[in-house]
Amino acid sequence: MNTNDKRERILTAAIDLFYEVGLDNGSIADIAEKAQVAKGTVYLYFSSKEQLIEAAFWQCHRHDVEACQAGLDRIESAIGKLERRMENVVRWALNNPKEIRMERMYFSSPKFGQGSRYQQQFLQFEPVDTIIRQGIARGEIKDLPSSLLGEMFFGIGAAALNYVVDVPDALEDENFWRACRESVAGCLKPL
Amino acid sequence: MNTNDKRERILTAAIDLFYEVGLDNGSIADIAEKAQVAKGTVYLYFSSKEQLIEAAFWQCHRHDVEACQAGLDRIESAIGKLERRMENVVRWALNNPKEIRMERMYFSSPKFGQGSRYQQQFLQFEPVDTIIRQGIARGEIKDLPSSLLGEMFFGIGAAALNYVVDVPDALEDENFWRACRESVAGCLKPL
DNA sequence: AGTAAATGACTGAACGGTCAGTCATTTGAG
DNA sequence: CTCAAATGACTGACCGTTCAGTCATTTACT
Repeated sequence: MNTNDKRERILTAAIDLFYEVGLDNGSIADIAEKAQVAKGTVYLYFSSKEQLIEAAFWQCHRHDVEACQAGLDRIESAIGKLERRMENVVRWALNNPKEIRMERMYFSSPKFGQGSRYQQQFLQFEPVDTIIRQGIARGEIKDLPSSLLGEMFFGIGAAALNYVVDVPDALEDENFWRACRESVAGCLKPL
Repeated sequence: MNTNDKRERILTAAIDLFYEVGLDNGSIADIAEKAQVAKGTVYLYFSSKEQLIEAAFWQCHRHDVEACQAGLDRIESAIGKLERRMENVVRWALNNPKEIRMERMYFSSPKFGQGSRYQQQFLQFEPVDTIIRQGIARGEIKDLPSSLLGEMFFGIGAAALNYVVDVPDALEDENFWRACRESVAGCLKPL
């Protein structure tokens, strides 16, 4: 059992617990117990509860964004890339509800800066922004601020995700995927 | 100062405080102070902190949905109604950031049942569902589950809202509104 | 190889502080 | 005066954080 193993276990336990009771109700004692570690050990790896929450968020966000990138570079068109990215996020989220909830809770809480979403260092924005800008340059995507189109794209993704949580069978339903693709295209393609 | 006045002030103070510190970090003592009321008084109107949080959420949600309905009945087409509803929510949200945050925090927290979003008694779903079903019946909207299309519609709304928080000037920008309308149409209209 | 010394990861009891909820008392309207 | 509404001091539970002590492992010396 090396050092990284414990850090990992604490993070996992935290994400588990936060999923069940929310960001602020999970106590360090409970997290330590879940991680099979002493309370004090938590403070060897994280300087405060606040920092542990942050670390848990960033771990989830990193995993999420990583999973979303799968296979994108093998696709040529911008719209195609975005359609694929959407499929990635939906499939990943359904298998990782705890991490998604962690992201959403942190996102909507005042812990996260009031400032500009798009300009904040979220990992998700940059890659999508690049794809959209390329699409605009090639005339594949309408010429509007890429931050606006990016938000629309993420909005549709979140919506699709909300839907499959209720209707998991949608993953096998070609109509669902068609609706996703048509929505992305409908928002982004020039008229 | 009648009874309802105090209840109202407590709710408002709670929403204020939760905006600043999150759902679980606002203490009853702070809420009471903000409302210029004694701590004990809070418990005359709400049986527990949990119940106060719930009441605050529902108040915000009711206000939100009410504001979104403005002017809808004077519009004929389903798409037109939805475009107008989107404009309503964006304008309202920008003027009521505290209530929007309250909704989002409650929404993403485990306090809210894990169950089906769409089937839960959110007030927002039913009216939009009705509009979408009518649109489908008239051939104005593509024939897919209205719950899926409803999610897409709400997703675009949330996205537009996220954007205007960063770029409030967008409210005066015809391009922004055009993008909103085109996105709604792009998601919902039959090909 | 054998062993004593040094290390530092880990533990969990203890502390100071906070907070939800209670209830005996006060206030004030009729 | 009467009594319902309002108050705020109080309580007991809980929680984040600290830190003195433990012990398995590594180092270094003979």
